[in-house]
Amino acid sequence: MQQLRGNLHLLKKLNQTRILDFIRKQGPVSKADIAEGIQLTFMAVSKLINELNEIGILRVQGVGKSSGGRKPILYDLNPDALYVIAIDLSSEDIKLELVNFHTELIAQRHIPAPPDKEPASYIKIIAESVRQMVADAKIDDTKLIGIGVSAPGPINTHSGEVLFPPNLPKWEIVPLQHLLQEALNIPVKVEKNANLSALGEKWFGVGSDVDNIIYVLLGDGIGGGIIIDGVLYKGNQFGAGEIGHVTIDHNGPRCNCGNYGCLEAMASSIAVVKRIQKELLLNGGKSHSYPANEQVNITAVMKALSHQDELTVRVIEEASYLLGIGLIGIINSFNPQKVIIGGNLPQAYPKMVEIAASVAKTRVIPVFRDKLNIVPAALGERSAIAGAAALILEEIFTLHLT
Amino acid sequence: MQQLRGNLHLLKKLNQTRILDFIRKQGPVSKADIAEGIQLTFMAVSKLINELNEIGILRVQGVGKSSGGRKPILYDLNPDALYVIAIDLSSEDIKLELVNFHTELIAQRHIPAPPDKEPASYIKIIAESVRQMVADAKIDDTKLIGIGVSAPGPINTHSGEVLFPPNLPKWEIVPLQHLLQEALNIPVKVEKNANLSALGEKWFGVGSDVDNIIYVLLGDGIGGGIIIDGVLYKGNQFGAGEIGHVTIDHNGPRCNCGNYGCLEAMASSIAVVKRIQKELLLNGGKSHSYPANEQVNITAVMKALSHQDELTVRVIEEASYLLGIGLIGIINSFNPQKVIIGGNLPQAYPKMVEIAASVAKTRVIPVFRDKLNIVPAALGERSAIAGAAALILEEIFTLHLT
DNA sequence: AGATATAATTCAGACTATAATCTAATTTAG
DNA sequence: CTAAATTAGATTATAGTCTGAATTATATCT
Repeated sequence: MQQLRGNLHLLKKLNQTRILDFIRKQGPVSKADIAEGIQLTFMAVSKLINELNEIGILRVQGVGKSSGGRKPILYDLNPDALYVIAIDLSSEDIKLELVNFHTELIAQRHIPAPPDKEPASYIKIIAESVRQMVADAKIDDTKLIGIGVSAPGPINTHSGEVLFPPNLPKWEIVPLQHLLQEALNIPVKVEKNANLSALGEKWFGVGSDVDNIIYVLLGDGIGGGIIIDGVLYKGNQFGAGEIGHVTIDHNGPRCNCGNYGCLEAMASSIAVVKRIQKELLLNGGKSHSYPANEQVNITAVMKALSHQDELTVRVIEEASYLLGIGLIGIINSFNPQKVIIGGNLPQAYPKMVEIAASVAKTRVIPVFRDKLNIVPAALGERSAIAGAAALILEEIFTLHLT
Repeated sequence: MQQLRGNLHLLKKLNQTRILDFIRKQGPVSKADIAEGIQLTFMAVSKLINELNEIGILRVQGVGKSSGGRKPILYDLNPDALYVIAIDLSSEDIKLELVNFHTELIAQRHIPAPPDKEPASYIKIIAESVRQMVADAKIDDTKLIGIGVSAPGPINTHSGEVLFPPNLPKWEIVPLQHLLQEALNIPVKVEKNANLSALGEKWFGVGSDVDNIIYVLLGDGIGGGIIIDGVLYKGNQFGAGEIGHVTIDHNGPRCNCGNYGCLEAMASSIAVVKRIQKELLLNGGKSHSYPANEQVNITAVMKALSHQDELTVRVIEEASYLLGIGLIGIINSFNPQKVIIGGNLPQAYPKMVEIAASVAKTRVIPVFRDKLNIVPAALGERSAIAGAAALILEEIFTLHLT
């Protein structure tokens, strides 16, 4: 392949991606619509469309209504033109999805994580499952353009290495991209789950109408993904988005990261669990929702929450308040169009987002108040895997000049 | 003029700007150097260079050393090709600079702000001074390509309006860009001072070697400018960078913004002054450095600081600590390559940056620690006006595809 | 002095977007 | 029902940009 230069190839590629992205967003459209929509001459569009149609990337999707002239021929992405595999792996399980060019789900698998949690075992299981899934779906495997992988961070996106993920102690430096690429012979891209959740919501969820997004992933820890001008912002060492580690009380409790009073140490689901444990101890361990002989963990908390256990609700609402406090600084610094909040806790208890939003709304810089938009994630647990698919599809629909 | 489209003009413009930017950064270079440097064919470069040379944008700057072949002809930006005016206006004064294409200072003026502080008076004074300055410098005024203006925020960069700046109560909605453009008939761009300080340090100061920068302006308030991938990030409502309003103590003192425990309420120079006032009262107002009959203001504090007054030093060092705390969250969220700290207080007391840096360094996520880079601003009070010049020069040296 | 290396020029060619003109199909006015 | 107007699309010629090979110019190295 040639190197990326400021040449005619680039120009063509630019216009191609602009056309494809326009079609993706607008559905079946005519050449004239496209020319109008992306400000290119009709002829340039016509030529490119004909080419894309001949290759099979596009297909004719009937004719549209005339508004006083020849009926327009409508073009659409050919769903069978390309396929993408998305993978979401965690310490507990592995999720796989096969997605077509229309971003429709063709097949999916859920597999428990290998008991030994060794990287090699993960790779083996993934490779097998992918091969099976592709075979079962009877896909022409030359049409598989890539695999997007969501993994627990930190990740060096450039080298495709996962670096000492806290939840997978046996993983040290794992060249995940390289290993999967070798095993399956398909291009692989790896990105951390919080970032891909953000990307997923941008492509398929509540972020589709905006370009500057902060995604907050409130799980065991609190992570985040930042999208600026429609593009993931990764930061200097691929570490951007660690919004769990903003200080909201510099005299607060110690956090795993070494700092004191981090948002994560006070409002993550682990912090909530700890808090409940502590209060139970103070109360002498008496509670209907938390039998003395059972462990207090996130599952138990979720269960108690479903019964609206008073203690649980109170602790979570306190966490919601603190989340709101943490968001203030982030909103004032970034001035995003939308803040999207996902993760197990807010999903189980939607009021969490409401509370955080109302706290943030009363305390954020007045000018930002009116247009402040704090919303729950739309895709739930699928955000990350949807983002993994988007990570690959992005290559076709957007051109990054760098 | 034609509309901007993904066409050949765009391609040419792209390569032109890449070439000019390369020359700006690398100094006198040969065509071969450029071709190598920006990954374009020698021929494409040769043609563009010849063109730019003929128009007078470039000039031949002698010949270089041969490394075993024909001596290269070295090209350089022609300093006399273009001129830019930069303006920095505040409630106290107006600074003007005339800068050539080499970003060398040709002329400058300092004028006190008009006593009535009315927008119209500002415009009148500025217009007159600019005309004078240009006339005195004997510049061909067709070569003046634009005026960059640094003003107190908030500013709608798009419309060029300054919106209710706190320090200029008589200014409500002032269409500064429009007014100056009318008065002087030269393209004008307006941007808030913190953002331009960031841009100034990126172009001419300590930020020149990096692309992801947080600039902290610690003055009466605490503002900031964010540069991502070399480009100013403005946020949704042009409000990004209000890093003075991150919460570092959610039970802290009330801030002007309505929130509690903002960094600005605890570490800005106003906060420092207030704190000193308070402590003096508690001590019965006795102090060598703060005579009872004089007002305690920032000037007095600076003076006391120069005598290393104990109370003053202590309060400022506390503020430095809090600044460090505030930076933690920002660094963990953005993972910038460099944090640049400017403003009157850190400039007067460089140890402030050291203290903040060391606090942040011990508390930031361990992975970020090694490459953490917190440095004082290099341009001092000139950051903003330098940025104002860069704001205009940017149009020539970078191409924004949007 | 001759071989080799580097820089720049010349000229022909490939590719992309544009512009003007034409064909086809359909609606709308009368 | 017919003709004019409208819209979509095709054809052809053209201009502009980058590319590539061959050539010229100039230095260094042996």
